[in-house]
Amino acid sequence: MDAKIETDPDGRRIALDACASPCAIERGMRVLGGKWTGSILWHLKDEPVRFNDLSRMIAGASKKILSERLQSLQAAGLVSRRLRDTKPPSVEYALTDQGRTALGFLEALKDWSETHLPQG
Amino acid sequence: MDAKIETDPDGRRIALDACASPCAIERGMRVLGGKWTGSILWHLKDEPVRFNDLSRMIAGASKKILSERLQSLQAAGLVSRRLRDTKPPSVEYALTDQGRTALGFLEALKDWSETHLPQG
DNA sequence: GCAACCAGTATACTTTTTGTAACCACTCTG
DNA sequence: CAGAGTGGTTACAAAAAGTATACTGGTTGC
Repeated sequence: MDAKIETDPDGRRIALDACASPCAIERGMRVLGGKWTGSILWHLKDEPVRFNDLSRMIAGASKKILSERLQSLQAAGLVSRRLRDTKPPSVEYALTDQGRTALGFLEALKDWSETHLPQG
Repeated sequence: MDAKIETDPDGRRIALDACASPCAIERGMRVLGGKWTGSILWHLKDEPVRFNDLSRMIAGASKKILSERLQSLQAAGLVSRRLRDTKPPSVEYALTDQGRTALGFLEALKDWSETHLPQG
């Protein structure tokens, strides 16, 4: 993580602790940084939401994307899926406790965007 | 941002405040969420770093990506570029005050990844 | 019967992003 | 002179992400 550049005995510059494999920030980005991923988690923050409702809320994302993202979020343990025995069977997606831990980070991102990015 | 689903007089479900255009979280992700973007900012947090040193630190990213990211980060006002009159002319990249404001968010991401993501 | 809604999946296609490799012009060192 | 360092750019290939459309199979309502 804290890579440093030093000069070796031959005068060549080399990197210590280089980030060859993705470090924490990269790994986090690959879980939370996909297009729409943050929005999905954010829309689940208050209560469980059904698939098509989510699709309506995040109008810019297609069902395919939504489906893909929800699957990888489930795989990461951030979101849970529950089939409900309603008249037309419905599916509810909700944040797990794990998923809830990411909200702080999302809030930080949201605040930052709103204060430091144009066109809020 | 806080989209809600309601049922209209005809029994159809509609979304209020839908996220058609990218909301704050999406917009933030598009600035900070690119592959390697977070790592670049993170490696600049302590002191200015030269282009090739950065390339050595973030061994997984090619010069092309580095160059692209640094340009868009400059365009966003998060990073500054300074040509130094050294024996072999060198270029230093540094965080601007603007860029420094993103560090809190990156730290949140880093902490989250380290505690909630396997293979730290 | 016809249509709409549910939660997706399938297919096909286009666009964007990412990565690889070589190269530029220049300076310094051995 | 050859090789390595400086900070990139260019051309190209590969992979990921996205879009659009249609379809399943069951239920409900007109």
